[in-house]
Amino acid sequence: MIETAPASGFKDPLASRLGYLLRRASTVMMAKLGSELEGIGLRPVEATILLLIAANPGCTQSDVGRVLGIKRANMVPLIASLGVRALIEKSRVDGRSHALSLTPEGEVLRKQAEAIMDAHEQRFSGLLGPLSGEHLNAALRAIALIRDIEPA
Amino acid sequence: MIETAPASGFKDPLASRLGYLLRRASTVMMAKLGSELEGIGLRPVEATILLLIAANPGCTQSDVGRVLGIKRANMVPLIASLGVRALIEKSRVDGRSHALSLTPEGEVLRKQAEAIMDAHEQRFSGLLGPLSGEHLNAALRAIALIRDIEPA
DNA sequence: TATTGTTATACTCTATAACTATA
DNA sequence: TATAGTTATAGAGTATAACAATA
Repeated sequence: MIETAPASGFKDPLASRLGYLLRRASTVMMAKLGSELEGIGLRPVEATILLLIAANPGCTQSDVGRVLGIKRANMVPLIASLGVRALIEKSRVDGRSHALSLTPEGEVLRKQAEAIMDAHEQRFSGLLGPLSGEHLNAALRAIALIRDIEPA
Repeated sequence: MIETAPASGFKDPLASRLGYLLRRASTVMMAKLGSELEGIGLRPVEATILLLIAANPGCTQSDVGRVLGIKRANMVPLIASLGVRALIEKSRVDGRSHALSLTPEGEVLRKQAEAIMDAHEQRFSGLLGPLSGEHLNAALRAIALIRDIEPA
């Protein structure tokens, strides 16, 4: 992502900013997870969808989108692709909505994805030492759950 | 970003994952910063470039790109736009590179951007309480600085 | 040979608007 | 009137390849 190291002595006034560090750290972890999931032919978003459907069998694609922060319109090609690959099944429950569930093949891939994601988490958590774990999770959750914060 | 709250009782097996929380938290902070910087006509990436040039007068656009993780090719329209708005100046030092610096107008806007970013940081740090500050920064920096981590 | 700046281009992610069919 | 799914489309952000000028 970065072509070469910056010239030494270069000042980075962003290096101490929470928002900037969150963005950079998230990019590093996502890029690494993406390359690890390539081996089983899934992108991170597809793996998270499989995990979510497994945890909530019978949910709709709108449910999934709401939890992951993905718009209904953008869920369509994601669900279609997982369906074409026979990893998920849709069954009509309503004239307008489908109940989603994993196929046996989807369950196999979900297990593999979960193992890769567990190892991925553990590797990064290990690098953080005592700072990781519930303290860090709680701090990030506090930010991630913010819907609105009063203006400056 | 999220249309409505997810159905209560919905399980989110991602909610405890560090990588997922980093991504969501970063999105929330970036979206908020973006809306706050709109008032002075800057995007977050443009504000960070102004801060970086101010801290390193005479640097090149390739230097800026290396520090921020932006490819040379993608720096071109960013620098061009800041130049057209007379916020930065280029002076040839080399047949092939330009030394960048802020114009007086650019310095005015940089000060405004920095004030907005300071308030933004403070507001989010305040929500995190004792978890924020150097401990959290160090943890995130440890992740953000990873270039390569041994494969699983 | 390597680097700076540049153009052109493509791919992903995200966003809105509008439509249908259902409830 | 509101919701689920869909289509089309537009805008960011990011990626590569290739080139000219220069070191």
